Amino acid sequence: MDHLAARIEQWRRELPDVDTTGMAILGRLRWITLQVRPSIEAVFARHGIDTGEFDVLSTLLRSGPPYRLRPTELYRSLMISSGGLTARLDRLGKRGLIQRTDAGKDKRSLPVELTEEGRALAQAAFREDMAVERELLSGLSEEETRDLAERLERLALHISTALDGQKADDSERP
Amino acid sequence: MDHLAARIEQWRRELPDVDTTGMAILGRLRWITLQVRPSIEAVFARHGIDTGEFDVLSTLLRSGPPYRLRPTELYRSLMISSGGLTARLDRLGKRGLIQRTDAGKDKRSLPVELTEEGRALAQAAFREDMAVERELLSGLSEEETRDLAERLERLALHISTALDGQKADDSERP
DNA sequence: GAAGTCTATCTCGCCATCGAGATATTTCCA
DNA sequence: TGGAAATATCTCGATGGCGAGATAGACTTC
Repeated sequence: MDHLAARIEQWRRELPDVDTTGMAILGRLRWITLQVRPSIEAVFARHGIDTGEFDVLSTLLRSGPPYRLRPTELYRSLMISSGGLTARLDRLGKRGLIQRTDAGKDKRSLPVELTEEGRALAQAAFREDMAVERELLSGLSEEETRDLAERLERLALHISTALDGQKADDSERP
Repeated sequence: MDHLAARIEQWRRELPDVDTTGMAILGRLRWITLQVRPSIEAVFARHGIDTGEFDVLSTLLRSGPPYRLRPTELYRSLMISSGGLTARLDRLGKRGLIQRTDAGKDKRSLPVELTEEGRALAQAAFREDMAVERELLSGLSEEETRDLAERLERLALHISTALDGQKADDSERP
């Protein structure tokens, strides 16, 4: 019995009529995410950055050459506020991991680009992160892993659809 | 193809030799958790509290009568710092949702107890939260739901074990 | 039974993020 | 063309959480 099963049982005793399917699925996702976080943060800390900063670097890295994106693309992709992104960029700039390049015709925008040092750090940190996560998942068989990933993908798609529906509802509500 | 599948594909292009199983599983858990958060926060906001404050109330509520716990039990269960808990308790106390009761022989400890108003609010918010989460999961069949919950429980147990192993390793390193 | 150690909780300074507003630039039309 | 509206980004005040240190009380051992 895992942590959430115990919690669900407590709720069954306190409020027996409530359907706790949400905890059984989404609650477990939250809980596992929280549990795993410190191990992953430790990887980035060894490289002198935090998870949020790594997210910026890794988004730039996986965008491929020339490893350059506009701030708007970054904060939307990272699901943070524009103000939050500005602060992250300042920190990463001071450390020499990114640079701002005035590269476009649209002068409202000042794209962000990985420096060579930033690219190397992001690559190394990503490899270590993936190794740590792989290790946390050891114990699952190849088949279990594939199967779980597939089910989670379906769940992600369901959720996306459900949330799109909600947004549509909201915007119809004047 | 979900959001993470696209991301994994980007990584395959940029660093083809890295095993991205971690993203396929844990990355998806993180992503779904993030996506779903605003809908749930909205529930609590309607009751004038935030998610962190609800976590305190709900932990007290599901502990059952007399809905009383010591601060240490709370911050451990909530996985936050003791300082962070003190702040939450101050806020909840000012709103009259909890009260501190000097109830034990151990005078270092000042237990926290739900007020009647706090209990009612926590119950209502929990019911709404579960309804919202259930709605987000609509579209999954009964069988899919049961099956996914079961697989996630196994994953949670795996992760617990793996993390316990890590902690043991750390403490052996002098 | 008193010194030393452990435990429970709070205080306080620090930091990351949010989000509303400010600024600069571009686009859309009349 | 001359604004009006939209867009991209930054600034700045407020907030929540962290975590080291402080404090008070409880336990242990000789």
